[in-house]
Amino acid sequence: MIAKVIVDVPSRGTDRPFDYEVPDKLAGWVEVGSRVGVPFGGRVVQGFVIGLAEFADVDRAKLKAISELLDHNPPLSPDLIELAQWISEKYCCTLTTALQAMIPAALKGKAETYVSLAEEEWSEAPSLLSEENEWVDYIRRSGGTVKLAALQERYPSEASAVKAAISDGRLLERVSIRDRLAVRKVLTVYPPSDPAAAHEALVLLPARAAKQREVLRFMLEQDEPLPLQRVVEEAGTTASTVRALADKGLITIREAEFNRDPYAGRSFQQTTAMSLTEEQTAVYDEISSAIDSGDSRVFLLHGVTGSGKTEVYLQSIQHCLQYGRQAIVLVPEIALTPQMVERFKGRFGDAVAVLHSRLSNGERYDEWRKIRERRAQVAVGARSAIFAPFERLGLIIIDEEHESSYKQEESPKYHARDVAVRRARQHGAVVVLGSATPSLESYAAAARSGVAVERLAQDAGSTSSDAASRTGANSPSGHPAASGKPPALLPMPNRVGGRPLPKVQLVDMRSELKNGNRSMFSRELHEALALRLERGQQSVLLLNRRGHSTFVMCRSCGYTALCPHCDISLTFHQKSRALRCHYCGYAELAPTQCPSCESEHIRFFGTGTQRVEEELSKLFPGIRVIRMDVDTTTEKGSHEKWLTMFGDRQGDVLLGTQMVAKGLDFPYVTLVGVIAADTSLHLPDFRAAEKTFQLLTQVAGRAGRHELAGEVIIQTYNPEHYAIAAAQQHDYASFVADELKHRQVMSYPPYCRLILITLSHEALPLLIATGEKLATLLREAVADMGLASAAGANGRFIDILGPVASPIPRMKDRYRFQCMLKYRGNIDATGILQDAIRMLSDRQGQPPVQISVDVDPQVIL
DNA sequence: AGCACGCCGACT
DNA sequence: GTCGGCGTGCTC
Repeated sequence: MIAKVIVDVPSRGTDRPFDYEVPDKLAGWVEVGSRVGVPFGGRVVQGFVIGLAEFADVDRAKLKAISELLDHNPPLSPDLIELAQWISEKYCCTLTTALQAMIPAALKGKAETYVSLAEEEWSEAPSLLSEENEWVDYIRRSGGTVKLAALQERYPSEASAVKAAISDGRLLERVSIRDRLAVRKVLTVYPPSDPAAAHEALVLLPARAAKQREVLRFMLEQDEPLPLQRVVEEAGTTASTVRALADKGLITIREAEFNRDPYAGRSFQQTTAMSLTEEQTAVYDEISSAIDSGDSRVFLLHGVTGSGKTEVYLQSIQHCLQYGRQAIVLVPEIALTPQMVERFKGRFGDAVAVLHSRLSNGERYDEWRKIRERRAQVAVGARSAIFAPFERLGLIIIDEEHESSYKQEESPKYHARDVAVRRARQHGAVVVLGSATPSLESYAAAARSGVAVERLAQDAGSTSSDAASRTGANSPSGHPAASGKPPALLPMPNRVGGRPLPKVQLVDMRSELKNGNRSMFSRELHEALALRLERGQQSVLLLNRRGHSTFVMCRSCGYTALCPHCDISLTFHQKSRALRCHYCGYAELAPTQCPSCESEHIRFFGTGTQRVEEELSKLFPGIRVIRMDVDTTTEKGSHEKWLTMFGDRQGDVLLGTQMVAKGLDFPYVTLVGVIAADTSLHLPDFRAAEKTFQLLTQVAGRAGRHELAGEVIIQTYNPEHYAIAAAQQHDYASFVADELKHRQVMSYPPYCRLILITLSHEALPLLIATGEKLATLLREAVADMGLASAAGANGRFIDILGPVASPIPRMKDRYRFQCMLKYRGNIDATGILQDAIRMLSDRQGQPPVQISVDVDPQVIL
C-alpha cells in the first residue's frame, strides 16, 4: 500500500504529494486524512495522507516508509482535504499551509529524536562501561531511552562518541513527532470499584478517621471520577486524607487526561425559543425550507440593528439539529463576547463548542475534539471555526458578514465567507450571511437575483438600479457565491417590538472650533454626557482611531520618531512611556528632548483613548470610565472583565476603539458618542467610506435597545459626506447607491476583483528589478491572451498596476514593493500569476525575493 | 524549509 | 594536505 503524503514543508518546490510505503503494522490504520511522520530529505517531518494507492509513481528504490502514525483518528476528513485543495488554488498558498489551518495548533508536531541503548551490544562490550562513558550510564539510569537533545546538552564533549555509537548500531535512533500539546494530566479520584467492601470499610475505619470517612462517603455517592482537587474542596480536607484511603485500596487515584472546558462550572440560563415577529417568521421559513431541500443556498439577511437576527439564527439552528445535521456560527472575533456565547450555550447547552483566539492551545484542542467526537453539534467561533470537523453540516451562519476580520491576513489568506460558501456546497448546506450593513460585494451579488434588483431600485431610485444591473452584467464580481446561485436577499427592516432606531445627531466640529470650543467634546456631547451622569444612565464613547495613532513629532524641527526596521511612525504608549512599532513590536523609551535638534519641544500628537479618558476626568470629576483598547484588553479575560463591570453598572462611560461597536447589548446605555467620525474616512483605502458607514451604523445600534430610548451624537468635520449623512439617516440603500457609483467610476470591487502581490527583500535594487520583471511577465501574458484592458471587449480584462513602493515601504528590515492585479470577468487570474511567478524563478535562478499574494485583499493600506 | 553534496580559501 | 566556508538542488 502506498500513501500520498503532503509534507509539512511550505515551499513551492515541495507543494505536491510524495509517495510512501505504508508499513504492514500500520496497514488499516493509515487513512486519507491521517497525520503521519515521514522521513524526508534526511529528517523526519510531519505530513498528511491525502490519498492511498496500490502502486507508487516513483522507483521502488526511492520509496521510503511512513515512520509513524500520529493520531488514532485522522484529524482531517476527505471533504476538508478537498476544501484545502480549493483554498490553496484560490488563495495561492501551499496545500500544507491550507491543511494546517484546519487543525488545532496543538496538533502541529515538532520532531524529536530519541536514542536508546541496544542492550545486547553493550553487554558484549563491558569494557566500554567505564567512567569515560558516563553518558551511557545516564541513558541506562533514564530507563534506556533519552532525548538526543538532552544527551547533547549534558555531554557536549561526547558528541563524536555518541555519533559513532549511532552509526555502528550500539545506539538506536528513533525520531518522533511530538504534539505541541502538553496533554493536561490531572490527578483523578475514582469511586470505589467494590462499593460493598467500601461500605464495610466505612464502618471499620478507626473512630478518629472522621475525615477519611467523610471522603469515602462522598466518593460512594459519585458515579464518575473526580479531579482530586475537587474532592479535597468538597470534603474540606487535604490530599493526604484522600491518599490514605487510596493506600488502603478503597479508592483509586490515577492521572487522567483532563478535558478542559473553559465554560465549566458556569451555568447558563436555559432559554427556549421566543415567538417570532411576522418579519422574523418569514425569514425563518425561507431558511428552514432551504435546509430541508438539501440544496446549498446562500441568503443575505439584511436586518437593522436590533431586528432580532440572533433569534432567527437560534431557531434556524434548532431546525437544522432536529434533522441530525450540524451548524457553524461565525462571529467576528471582537464580537465573540460572553454575551454572545451565553445566548448559544443558553439555548443548546453542552451541544455548543466555542472556538476563539483567547483560548489556550489546549482548550481549543478540547473544543475541537468535542466536535470530532460528535459531542457537539454547534460550533460558535471566529474565522477558523469554519473548519470545524462536522460530518453533516446543515447550516452555516456568518454574523456581521461585512466584517473584514473574516479575511485572514496571514497565509492562507482566505475569506471565511468564501470558504463557507464552498464548504456548504460540499454538504448541501445553507449559508446565512447576516448584517445590518452588508458588504457591497455581497449586496451587489444579491442584487443579481431579480428580487434584489427591484428592491435596490425601490430603495435608492433609478441611479442604483442602474448601477446594480451593471454589476450584474459582469458575471463573477468578487463574491464567492458568484459561481453558484446568487444569494437571495432576506430583509428585516424593523426593530423587534417596534422600537425606533435611535435618533442620530451630527455635530459639525468646524463650527465648534469657530465658536471657540477647542476641546475634543462639542457642547452637545458634553451636555448629553452630563445628563446621563445626572440620571445614572450609561454612555458608550467611540474613538475611531484607526490610522490615527499617537505619533511623536518635534515642533521645532519636524522630526518624527520612526521605527528603524519598518520606516513607519512609532506609537506612544502612556503606560510604559515607550514608543512602539505596531508592525514589528520594536520599542524604545520615549524621548524627552528631540534626538535630532535637541529641542525640548517634542510633543505627542493624535488623540488616543488615554487622552480622552484624561479629558473626561477633568470635565466630570469622579466620572467612572471603563477604557477598552489594545492596551487594556491584551490580558486573557480582560475583555470579558471590563464588559461585565460595565454591565453591572460599575462604570458611567465605556470608552474604546472599534471593539465597543460590536454586538454589545446593555439596557442602561442611552447615549452613544462618536468623538471623530472622519478619522477613518480619509484613509487611502477604497473601502474607507464603507468602513466608516458600517462602524457608525453599528455603534449607533448600541443605544436604546431596550425600554429606554437612545440618542447618538456623532462629531465630524464632514457632516455633508454621504457616508456620514447616510449613517445619520440609517439609510443603507442611499449609501450603497452613492458608494456603488464611486466604485464604478474608480473601477473597484464589486466592479472588478483585486489581487495584491507584495515583494520584499533586504536589497532595494534587486527588489525593484524583480518587481519590474514580474510586472513585465504579467503584461506579456495578459497581452498574449488578449486581456489587456484596451482590448477588453465585453468587459473581460486584467490590469497590472505597479510595481510601486508599498504603503509600508519597509518592514522588519525588508523593503517592500507591490503590484496590483485588477480584473473583471471569468478569468483565471491566480493561474496567470502563478505561471508568471514560476517563470520568474526559472529566469534568474531562485531569487531570494519573497513574494506574497493576497487574493481579494481587505486592507489596501 | 532544511540538509547534503560540492567546490575553493585559511589553518594543523 | 585537511577543515570548513556557504552556494545549488533535491527531498518519495
